[in-house]
Amino acid sequence: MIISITEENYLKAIFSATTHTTGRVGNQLIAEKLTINPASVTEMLRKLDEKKLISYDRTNGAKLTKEGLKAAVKVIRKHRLWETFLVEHLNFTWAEVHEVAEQLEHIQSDKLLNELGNFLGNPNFDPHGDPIPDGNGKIPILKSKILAEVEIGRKVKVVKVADNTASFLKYLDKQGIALTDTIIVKEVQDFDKSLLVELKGKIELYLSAEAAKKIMVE
Amino acid sequence: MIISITEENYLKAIFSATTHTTGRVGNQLIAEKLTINPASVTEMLRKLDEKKLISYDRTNGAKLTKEGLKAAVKVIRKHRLWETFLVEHLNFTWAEVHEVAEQLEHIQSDKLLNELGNFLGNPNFDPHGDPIPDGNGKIPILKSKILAEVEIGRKVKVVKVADNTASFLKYLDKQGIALTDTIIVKEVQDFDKSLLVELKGKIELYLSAEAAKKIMVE
DNA sequence: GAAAATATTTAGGGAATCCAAATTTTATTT
DNA sequence: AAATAAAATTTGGATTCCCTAAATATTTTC
Repeated sequence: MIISITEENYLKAIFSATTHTTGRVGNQLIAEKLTINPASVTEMLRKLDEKKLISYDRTNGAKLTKEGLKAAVKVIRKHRLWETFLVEHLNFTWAEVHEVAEQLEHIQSDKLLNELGNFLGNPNFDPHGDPIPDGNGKIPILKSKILAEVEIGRKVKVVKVADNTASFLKYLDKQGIALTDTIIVKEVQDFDKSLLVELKGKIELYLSAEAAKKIMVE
Repeated sequence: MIISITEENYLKAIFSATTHTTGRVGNQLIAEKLTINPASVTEMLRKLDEKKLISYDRTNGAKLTKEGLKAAVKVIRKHRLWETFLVEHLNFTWAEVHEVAEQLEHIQSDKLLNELGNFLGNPNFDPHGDPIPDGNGKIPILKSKILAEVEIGRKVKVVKVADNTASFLKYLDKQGIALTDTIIVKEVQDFDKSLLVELKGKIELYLSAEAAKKIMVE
């Protein structure tokens, strides 16, 4: 079956909207994720339903079918493999990869996908710590929690960022925080919940509560 | 300026049509290259003219402007770099790369283009022996002639194929002919102009006149 | 230079997406 | 349950390409 780029983007949006909140998504949320007008969503959802990529029900919203899930996961695999490629081999920073990967994820070639995976050693996580589905659609699980919930004195490792926007990632770069770095929470400020942390066993720095919610550790 | 994928394909078609025959191309030929209806071409040529990517004149046809040429050459650079990448790093054969490169050539990212070039060592020729324009749009020149015109007894080297279709390339694979192989023409059959050649100093084989016109040597 | 052949343009449509505004449906409050 | 708020849908356009068929131009041939 042919799935257009636009359709792939809808599937991705539905996937990411339903991945945490088990259940269904409404038009509104999909429109937001794709930054398009809710009016445009109805037509497409109906079409995806006809193609059996989602099941759609006006009252409860949309949900991926088995086949739709498979297609969505494949696009995500492509996206994350390309991000890995860009960072590991083409000197991109983690703040630069998203835009380009959004384009590369739509290239259609099973051989390309396969070979790219092999070339990279079929990694399990991308440069942001997001899990990369394998060729069968199985998604590695990373048990992690947000830095904001770590007890004082506990030594943890940064394994993922929960916000892939360039502005947040550049902020982390500026603070010198990267995946695999170790962090120990030294203090929590009562009034604003900001943290004083020790980074990589040497530097001490303050992180806002917002930042601490977007840094995932293990 | 934003140039759509369709527009890029038109520019490429015009480039390849005018590259040998200095001058202008008509709608007919462009339509053929893009396998679309000639009637569809008019509108687009007018649009490209408005965007100053071509100069268009109903009687004489289309010709790339300086800016249009630059855009076309950039797409070709991307196409050929990707082909090189696929063959050198992802185990693609020269018969398999074209289709995928047709997609990859439209990815928009100057950094990607640059870094890909560096990653590959900024090669001058792609897996088919076609010249890869450099970052400034300069196209390496390869002096070569068709095998059919080589004198008997002369030792030459295969440097390019003049037909990138999978069927021809697979035929060459079957015959064991690849770029950089040495060839000596032993005999020319009078009645059909087919050649008896010595390949890589060992094998002797017959090549049809058609094949000999599509193998470029130096 | 007129007829024939070839190339281009026009006219009328269609498919895929998108939007804004109006309307309808559903959910929430009182 | 009626009123209000929120969400989804419909309507009427727009855009970008592409198509077919018919009308025009242009070029070639006799």
